[in-house]
Amino acid sequence: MPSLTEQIECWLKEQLIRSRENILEIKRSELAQEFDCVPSQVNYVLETRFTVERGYLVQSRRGGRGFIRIIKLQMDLPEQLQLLRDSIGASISQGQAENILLHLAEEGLLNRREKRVLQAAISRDNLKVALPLRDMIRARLLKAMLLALLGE
Amino acid sequence: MPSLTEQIECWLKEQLIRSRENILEIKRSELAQEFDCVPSQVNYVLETRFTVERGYLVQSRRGGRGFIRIIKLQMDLPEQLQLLRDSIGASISQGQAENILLHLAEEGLLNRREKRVLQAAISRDNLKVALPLRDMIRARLLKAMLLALLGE
DNA sequence: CGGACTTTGACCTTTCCTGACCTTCATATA
DNA sequence: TATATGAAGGTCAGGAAAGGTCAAAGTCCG
Repeated sequence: MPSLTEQIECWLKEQLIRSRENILEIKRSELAQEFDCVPSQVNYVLETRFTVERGYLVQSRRGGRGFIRIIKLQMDLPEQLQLLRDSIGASISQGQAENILLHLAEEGLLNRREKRVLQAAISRDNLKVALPLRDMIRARLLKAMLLALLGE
Repeated sequence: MPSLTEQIECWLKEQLIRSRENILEIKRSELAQEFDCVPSQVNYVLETRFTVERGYLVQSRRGGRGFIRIIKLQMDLPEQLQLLRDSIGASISQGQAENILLHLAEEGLLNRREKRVLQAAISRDNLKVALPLRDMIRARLLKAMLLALLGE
């Protein structure tokens, strides 16, 4: 018997596929009711199964007419992305990061404008945070930005 | 179904576009009647959706012949950049930053890819730093990225 | 047994919408 | 002219309806 988390994960992916779209909008409380669990269980599923790393974007709004939106990123370059994720890891230096950008630019996956933006975001002068932390923030940002870019 | 706020927001923007001008004048009470809501709802929409960050100016007059005037700001790049630098300051919330991105995207200064990248870089989920610092890092990154993008 | 993963629930924050009450202004009128 | 009046718009607090957070408790598996 699959765990609750897996059931919800499956159901959401099913909906995503069935709707033939890459966007799914749900109500947290309704979904929770459907699976007879607490609403925060939905957050757990989203946090562990629908991460940027796995190719999903999650947006939400609170309050009246609130919602949760799950967006499946189209990854036409899965192996490249996998490679990127691996080479970035949990922490990365500015030099390493710049090498990656260079490489991607050479491959034509990044235009000049885009490269400049990424470059700005990973620069130590702009991050201005002390060192163990800085490389970790840079890694997270770089991964998220590249996924946003390359995942359709 | 969109929220009342969204409906009113849409209607106003529609009018702005349709009139082919950058100025729209309305009567608060009439608009409220049209949408069957209290007049202060209109203020709510104006305060949250037609801010300077999003590129709008709102003027009004009370009393007899009172009115509300919505002006869509049209500025050239250097002006925009100056305004951006000022409004970002040394620290900025995710919401404010998103308003700016929305504004720039609407102006056509940011395409969808670019907007997604910037969005990723300012997201609290990706920054993952505690709060006073997070807003400061976001401000620095946003300024640097916009400069890289628009400053040429 | 111990660590990793799940599940739960109490409490928090954000967003939207309303209504009571306040301020301002053009104009009619004394 | 001075003032009264009614017709605007403005403010603010409160309530309801979402979703978010976090830590404790439970489960599973090596």
